Amino acid sequence: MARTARGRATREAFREGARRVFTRDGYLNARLTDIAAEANRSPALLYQHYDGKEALLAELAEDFSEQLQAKIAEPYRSGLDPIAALREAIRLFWLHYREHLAEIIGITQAAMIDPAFAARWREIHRSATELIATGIRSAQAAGYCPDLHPEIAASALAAMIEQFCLTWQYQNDSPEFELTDETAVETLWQLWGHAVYWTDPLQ
Amino acid sequence: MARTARGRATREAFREGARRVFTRDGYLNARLTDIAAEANRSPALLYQHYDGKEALLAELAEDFSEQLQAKIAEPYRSGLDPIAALREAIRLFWLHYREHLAEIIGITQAAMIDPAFAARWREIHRSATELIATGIRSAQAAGYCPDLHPEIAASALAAMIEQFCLTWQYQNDSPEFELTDETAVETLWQLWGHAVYWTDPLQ
Amino acid sequence: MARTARGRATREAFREGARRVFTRDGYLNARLTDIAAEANRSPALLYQHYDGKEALLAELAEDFSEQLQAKIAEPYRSGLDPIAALREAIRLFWLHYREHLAEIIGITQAAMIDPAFAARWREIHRSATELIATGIRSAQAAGYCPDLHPEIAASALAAMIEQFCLTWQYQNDSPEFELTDETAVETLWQLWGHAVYWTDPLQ
Amino acid sequence: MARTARGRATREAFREGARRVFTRDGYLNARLTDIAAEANRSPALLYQHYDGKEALLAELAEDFSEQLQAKIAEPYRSGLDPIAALREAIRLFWLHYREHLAEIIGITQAAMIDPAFAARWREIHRSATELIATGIRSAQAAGYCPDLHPEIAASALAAMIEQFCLTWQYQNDSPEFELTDETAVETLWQLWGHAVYWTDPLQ
DNA sequence: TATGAATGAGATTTCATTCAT
DNA sequence: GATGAATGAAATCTCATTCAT
Repeated sequence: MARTARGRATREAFREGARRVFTRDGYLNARLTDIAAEANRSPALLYQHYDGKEALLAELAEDFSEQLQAKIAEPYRSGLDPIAALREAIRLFWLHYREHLAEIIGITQAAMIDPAFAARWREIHRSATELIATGIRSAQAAGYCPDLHPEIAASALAAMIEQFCLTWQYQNDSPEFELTDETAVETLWQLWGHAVYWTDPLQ
Repeated sequence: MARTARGRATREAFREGARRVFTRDGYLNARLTDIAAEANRSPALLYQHYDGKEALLAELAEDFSEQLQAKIAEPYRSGLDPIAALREAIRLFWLHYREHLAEIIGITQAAMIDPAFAARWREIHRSATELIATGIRSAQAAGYCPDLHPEIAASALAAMIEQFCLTWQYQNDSPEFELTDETAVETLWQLWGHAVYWTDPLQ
Repeated sequence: MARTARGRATREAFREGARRVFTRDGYLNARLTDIAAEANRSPALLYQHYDGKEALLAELAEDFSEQLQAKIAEPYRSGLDPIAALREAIRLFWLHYREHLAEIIGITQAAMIDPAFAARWREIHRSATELIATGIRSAQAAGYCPDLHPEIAASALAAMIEQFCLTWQYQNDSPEFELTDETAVETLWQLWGHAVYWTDPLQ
Repeated sequence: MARTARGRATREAFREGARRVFTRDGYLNARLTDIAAEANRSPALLYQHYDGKEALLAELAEDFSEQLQAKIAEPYRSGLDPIAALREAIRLFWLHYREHLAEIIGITQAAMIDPAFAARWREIHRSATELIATGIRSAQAAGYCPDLHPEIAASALAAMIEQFCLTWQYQNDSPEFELTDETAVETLWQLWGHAVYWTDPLQ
């Protein structure tokens, strides 16, 4: 499959078709035939490249999370101080989400009805959360946020950033004010940074 | 329908059946006949009480959010200081979510495929977020978290608590450590509290 | 059944309810529950008086055709000359149809889906047609319309009057001109009279 | 769909299947699966060609009335005198009805339950009636049938011929005498002709 | 590689009809 | 005599998926 140039073009057409349809209608409302139509190919052909809608999404999802992980890790490797690196990571996350809404919608929705997909996704999620937990542990080593459970706090922060990005970037049809990239990133950064970099627990 | 005791019992049986099925299979995977079977009633009878699966969920959802709003508002009215009230509100939220997983799952999933439902839900959501924004404005009046945009920050905090509760309470089938109520609430509270009650912005 | 005054009132309520619903929605679109609702009675009760929607219609239909036959026969018995009697019969037919639209709609529609009902109706119809055929035979005895097959011609004239009345009295929602009783009867009479009272066949 | 020979054959199979089922069971009693079975195809496939039973009938009905109009108009264009043309038109009408019983049954029955279909049908009907009215006006110009309202008389004559054809050609399961084409046409012609070509009104 | 045609498996929904009180 | 509650049986319709070319 996809040995020839034409084959590769078709494969790419299906990926792009799927991304357009997922963004427009959501993954669950997307019919295989819609995707094929959007790709200007026949539904039957899709089965010669993928096992179905779900397999196509799985491929998109893998690429998506690989790229995301790579992007997020970068700032921490480049010698920035932790707080500056956090801001940059948040910025990259926000931008990556906007560019890959289709994948996020697909992943979120597929996980809701398909336990196997949900399991795979949780696994990916866990490793992403682990990154955040590591950051918290570093902060704790420097005396910040004592007693915070790193994994649990990490999952809360992950929940915040993911859901915030989704809320503001998807089907946010009646926004009374326009949310700029700058404000979004700044807000998340201030919340996250202060949520972690403190020394005296609330009583 | 539901003018006699028997009718009311049936209505309640459908509600409970739906809640069980939603929790077990999810809303989208739930078939009307599953709900009826779970309620020990015939599918046809369900239509004499509700317009369908969606209408049944809508009723559950309205009750759910009404009750939640009432619970959350309580601590702030009872004279606690804001930080203590916040902790109590988080605790009530966490517990309400656990008791009403079915509704949350249903709402989340229905909003994914049904724009009308999503719209209604966003509206409820907005009013909940407004409560949080009010809390942030009070904090700002006391000199905390200057420059934070109240509505936007509120939506991030709402995202955090909702998604965190959902993650840990639904289909969290392989938890390497048990998360106690105490730890969950404490973690959310410390994060949220410090995210808001600070005076010097990160630079 | 219907021994008491209350029982008789209920029976009458069902008849009137059915007539209203048949006129409004047609017999085929009428649900038993609509009829019951219109009669302010429960559907279950209808079964204690009739075997169902069809049996109720059958009763209405019998009354309807009995009355019609009686009315139509009258002018011929009262010593009018045949042509004047024809006019009067047409007039009575036209008026009876208007007063009993419900029955006509019901009969027409029921005959379309129920062979047993259709058979019964054809029988009634045949005896009505026989009346017309008798009129034609009398005309032939007086030298008119030689060679016309009485039964066949009668069925054509019956078709004309019935269908004409139905067309103009039922769901005739966009009439560019108002059709008065006078014009309707006059038109049918002139057509029918000349169709029968002639001596030279067309060549 | 229907871009290949196979597709076109299937489409035709559905049309023929529908016509057989409509004639046998009537339109209202016809289930979609009956039509599919009669066409040796699956019900699902029917939906790839038509929106449903109703749409299939609509297509048949359009073809039916187009062809009928063309046939009826022909005699009047070919230079026959009006009375001879009338006879030929009646003959063609009678034969067309026999060949297309399925369509007539379908149209009649669909119009009974579906207001939209009924409206469309009334429109076609009106234009057919208009043809007859034109004939009446010509006759009046030649001094015949003064004072007859052309449209109203036309609708009566249309009612006669349609209902007569339907009565004798559909479900006429117990005819004591066989009705030949010749007799049917002759009877209608004599009635219609004399109904119009007279000079002295009945008094 | 590509496609038009075809199908099977279900889920929803509607109603007449019966049951229990 | 009367009713609210309950059900069974069917028909429609939608899709993912496969077949034949």
